[in-house]
Amino acid sequence: MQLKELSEHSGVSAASIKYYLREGMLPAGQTVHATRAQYSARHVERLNLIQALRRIVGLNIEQIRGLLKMADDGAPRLTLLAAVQRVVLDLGASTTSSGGVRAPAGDAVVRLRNWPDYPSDARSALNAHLELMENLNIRVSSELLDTYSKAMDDVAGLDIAVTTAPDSVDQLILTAAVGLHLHSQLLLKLLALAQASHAIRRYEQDA
Amino acid sequence: MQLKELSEHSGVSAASIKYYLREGMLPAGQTVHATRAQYSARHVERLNLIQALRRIVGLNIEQIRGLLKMADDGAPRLTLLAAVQRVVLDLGASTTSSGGVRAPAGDAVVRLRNWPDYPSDARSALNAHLELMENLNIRVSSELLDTYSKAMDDVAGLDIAVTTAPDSVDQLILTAAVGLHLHSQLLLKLLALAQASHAIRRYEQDA
DNA sequence: CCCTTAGGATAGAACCACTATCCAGTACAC
DNA sequence: GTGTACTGGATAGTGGTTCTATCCTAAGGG
Repeated sequence: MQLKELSEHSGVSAASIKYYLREGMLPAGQTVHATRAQYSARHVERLNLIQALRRIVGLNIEQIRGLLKMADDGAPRLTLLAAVQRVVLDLGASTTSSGGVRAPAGDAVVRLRNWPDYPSDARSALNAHLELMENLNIRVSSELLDTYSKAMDDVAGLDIAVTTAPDSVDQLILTAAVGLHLHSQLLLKLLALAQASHAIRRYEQDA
Repeated sequence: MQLKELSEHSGVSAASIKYYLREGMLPAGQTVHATRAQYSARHVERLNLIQALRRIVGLNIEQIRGLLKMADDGAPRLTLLAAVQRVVLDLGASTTSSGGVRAPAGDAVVRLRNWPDYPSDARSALNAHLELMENLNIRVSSELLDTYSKAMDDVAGLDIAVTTAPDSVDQLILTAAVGLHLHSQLLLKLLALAQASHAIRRYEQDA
C-alpha cells in the first residue's frame, strides 16, 4: 500500500499522514526505494487509533504521541493503562492539588469499596477533584460518593475484562481511552436527563 | 469601582475586561462622565461566572455569551437550565444523530426510571451517544444502563433542590453548569480509580 | 496643572492542527 | 525511452480562538 492508498483506506488526507509521520506518531513505511514506501494494515489501524483519540476523546497531538511512543517501546499493559488514564483524566483537571491538610476524601472511598490501597493517578485526580469541589462549595456527601463509587465498581469489572483481552496494543489503548471517555460522557448525559426530569416534575408540581 | 479596581478585585486583566465588554458579555459600567465609569459587585460576580465557565467547564466565548444573554433577557429558569445543559452536553458530542431506525435505547431508560416523557436535549444527546457507542462496538448492556441511571436518578434530586434555590441568575448558571460538569468529572475519576483497582487486583492474581 | 485613567479602535501574538506548495528524484506503464 | 504519478523532505501559510498591546483623545482629581 502506498501513501495515497493509505490515505484512501483510512480517510485521512495525505497531507495529514505526512504530518503524523513528521510528528513521529506513525511509523515510517518500509522504504522500497528512495522514493517509494510501503504501508501495511498496521498503519491503517494506527491511523484509526489516532483519529479516535483526536476526534472522540479529544486528546491533542502531544498526548497521543506520548501514548503511542510508550506502546511502541513495549511498555507493559498496566503501565500503558495508567498512562491512558493520566491523559484522559487530565482533560478537565485544573490540577490545583494544593497539598490538602485533612485526610483526602478519595482515600475514604478506596477503603469503603475495599479497593487495593495503591497510589495511582486516578486516586490523586479524585482527591484533587473533591478538593476543588469543596473549594467551590459544591457539597459531595459520603452517601453520594457511596452511590457513585458503587456504580463505578460494578461496571469496572466488565471494562477491565475487555481491556485485558485485546491482542494488539493499539487496541488496548483504543478500548481504554475511548471506553473511559465514552462512559463518562454517557454518565454526563444520564445525569443531565435525570436532572431535567426532576426539574420538569418539580415544575409541574408548582404549576 | 473603576476598571482598574475591578481588574484587581476579580483577578482578570484590564485588557481582558475590555475584551469581555466588547464582546457583550459584561454589561457596561455606569458612565459617570465620558471618561469615567463605575462598576459594581455585580460585575465582579459576572466576571467570576465567566471565569468559571471558561476555566472549569471549558465553554467558549460564544457559548458563554449566549447563556449570559438569556439570563440578562430574563429567560425563565427552566429554559435557562435547558440551555445550560445544551452547551455542557455539546462539549464532547459528535452530534451525529443519523436518525436511528430502531427504538432509541435512551427512551427505554426514561420508561424504566419512570421519568416524565418530555423530549429534551439531554434525551437526544443520550440517544445519539448510545448510538455512537454501539457503532464503535462498545457494548452497553441494559443492566449497566439500569445501574448508571439509578445512580444518576438518586443524585439528580439533590442537585435540583440546590439549583432551584439560588437567588441570582448568575448563581443559577454557575451551579447548573459547574455542577453538571464537575459531577461528570467526578464520575470519570471514580470510574478510572475503579478500573485501576480492578486491573491491579487482576494483575496480582496473575503474578 | 499635570498625571492617570477611561473608552474606543485596531493590530498583533500565541497556540494548535492541519494544509498547501514546491522540489528533485525515480519507478512503472506504455 | 519517455512521461506520468508518486515519493520523502522541507517550509510556509491558514483559520480559528482568546486574549494582549498599542495608540489615541478627552477629562477628572490630587
